[in-house]
Amino acid sequence: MNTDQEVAEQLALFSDYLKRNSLKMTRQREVIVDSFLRTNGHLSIDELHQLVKQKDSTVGFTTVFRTLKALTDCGLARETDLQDGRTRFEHIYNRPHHHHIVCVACNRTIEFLSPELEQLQELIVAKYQFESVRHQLQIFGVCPDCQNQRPSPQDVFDSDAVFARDALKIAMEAERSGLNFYLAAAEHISHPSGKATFLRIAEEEKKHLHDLEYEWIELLKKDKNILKAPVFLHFDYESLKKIFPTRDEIRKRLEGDLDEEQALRLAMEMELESHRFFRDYAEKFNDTRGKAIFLKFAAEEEDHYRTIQKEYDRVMQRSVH
Amino acid sequence: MNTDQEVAEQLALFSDYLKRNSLKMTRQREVIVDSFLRTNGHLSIDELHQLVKQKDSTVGFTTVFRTLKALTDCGLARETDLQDGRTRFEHIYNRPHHHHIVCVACNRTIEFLSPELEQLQELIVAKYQFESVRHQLQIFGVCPDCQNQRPSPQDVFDSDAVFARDALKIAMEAERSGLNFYLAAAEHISHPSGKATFLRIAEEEKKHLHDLEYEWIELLKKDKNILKAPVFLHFDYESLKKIFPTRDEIRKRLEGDLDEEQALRLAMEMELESHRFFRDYAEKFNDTRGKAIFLKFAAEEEDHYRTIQKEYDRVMQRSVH
DNA sequence: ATCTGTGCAAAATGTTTGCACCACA
DNA sequence: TGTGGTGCAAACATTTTGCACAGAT
Repeated sequence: MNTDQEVAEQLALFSDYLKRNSLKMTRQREVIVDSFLRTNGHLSIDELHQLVKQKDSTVGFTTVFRTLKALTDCGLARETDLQDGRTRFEHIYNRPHHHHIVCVACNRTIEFLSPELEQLQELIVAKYQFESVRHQLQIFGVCPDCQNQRPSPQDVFDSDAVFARDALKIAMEAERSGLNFYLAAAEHISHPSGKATFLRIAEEEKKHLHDLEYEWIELLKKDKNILKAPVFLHFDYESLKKIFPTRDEIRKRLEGDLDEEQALRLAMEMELESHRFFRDYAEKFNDTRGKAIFLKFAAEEEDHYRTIQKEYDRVMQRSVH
Repeated sequence: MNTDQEVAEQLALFSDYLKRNSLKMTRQREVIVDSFLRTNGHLSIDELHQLVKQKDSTVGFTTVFRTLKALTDCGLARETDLQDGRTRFEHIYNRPHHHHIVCVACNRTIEFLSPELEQLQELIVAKYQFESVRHQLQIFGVCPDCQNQRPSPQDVFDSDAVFARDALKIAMEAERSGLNFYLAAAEHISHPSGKATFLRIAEEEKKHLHDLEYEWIELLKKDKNILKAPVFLHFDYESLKKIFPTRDEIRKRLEGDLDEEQALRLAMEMELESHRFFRDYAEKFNDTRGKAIFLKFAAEEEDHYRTIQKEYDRVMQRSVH
């Protein structure tokens, strides 16, 4: 659900759009846009009209139709095809691109995003030298509830909030992997100054993890049900293992009791790779809370990189003298 | 394009369907079905009606509509949504499942299949425990010709024939990799009996390759334009490298001048993996010429396996005595 | 002879437009 | 005060159905 603030923001954008095209803000448009922005899901013209009529019974179908076209035109809505014979509209402002899984029995709809799938799809289009404009994937099936003949209430979730939830989860997992690395590395290094450096960075990682956990709590406070929402962002957690060495790998790589210099170099490499990964990952998303989380995380990793680099330079200086 | 034989086959299926449901074959249905089966592409009701009227001007729109429903019902056609405001129908009998890339400028449509993408999609559905019924991916973009402002004639290809073309290409490539292996392996083995065995299998691979090349020529004879059709089946040629060792790998693995026993074991392993790969690969496809090609290829690999196994057993017997 | 098929016309559905009056800037 | 907005009704586009007559088995 959009917060009041988000509604206001989008309403302002709509006003701008009207002004730019010398159109007018009217009582009807206001109530229509407000109703649209405050309702999640995939509304048809008629459904939105019904909603609007509850607030102002004089508003006509045509006006709702024309307002939805305007909203689509100014980038606040998107037409979507769920194969039920009518055009449906969904929010797109600061909401992640996604696809749909639709239950053919109860019409429950699940939204999801899979960067892997997007990438594969982009590769295919590139092979044909098409300039991709848009694409949509719809999967029709029977949901678990309908398979078991026990229909359950169909919650509708805000995909941006769910995206943020999934992004936080991923960032926390990455943070934990990093923390794990520094603690293990500190243990395996006998050189006292090196050990201290790694423990200090581990402390920082811990702080970042706490920050993320705070955000997590805040997210849950805003919407207690968000944990019930199905996964939105399909992330390959295995890819974290490629960036952050596992405990076993750390043990192996530090077996020879690396000196401080080597350990720092390893850490730098890791932070840089992690920074790049999450920055590139974020690149692909619309402006969403999820994207912001990844970018912030990437920035922190870059920060770590600099910290370690400074330490590395210091160590190198020392060894020269 | 369907051949006369394929049209007859599908017409027979339609007749069966009619009988099963105590419906009648009529002059109109015959001409409608015939027109549909002999036209490629994505026809709307109206387009097919126009086509039919050329042969029999008395046939009405409603009959075309109802006949298309019947064709869909008996599995010879599929409704498809290309977002142009009308339902379009395409052939599905013995045609591979596929998705569409549509040019928003000239409406040119490219059909493609990517097993990787299908697999990814299946994984996602499985996570939500949905029972998948069907899915469709549409990519809208601007085709290369429209990007360059020079619209060119839009050939419509038979996706089954193009699938067969791509399948043959893949099978030939795999065959070449196998041949390559046996020749290289024979070179690296000094034991005369082992060398002979490998050369003999290489000869067999060559023969299979010739068979495939013959099929290739036949395919081209049937439709000389087929090479102009865009890629339909997106195959990851890299995966062949995982099955068949590259020249470098062969060199490395045979560096120590393997004895006959070890080389035979390596070959058996390879043939078995290749057999499994292509059998599983074929599993995923509808009954199409492409599927048949992969299955035949897989069967040949299994044959090789047995041949080599026999040789292996012989060698082992010999060494026991 | 019977029962389904056909074509027409009409209905249904969902979207879009023309137009006379209304009201925002 | 005038330009754009609104609601109604009507037009449109496409799909679907009712029905009386035609035709297949």
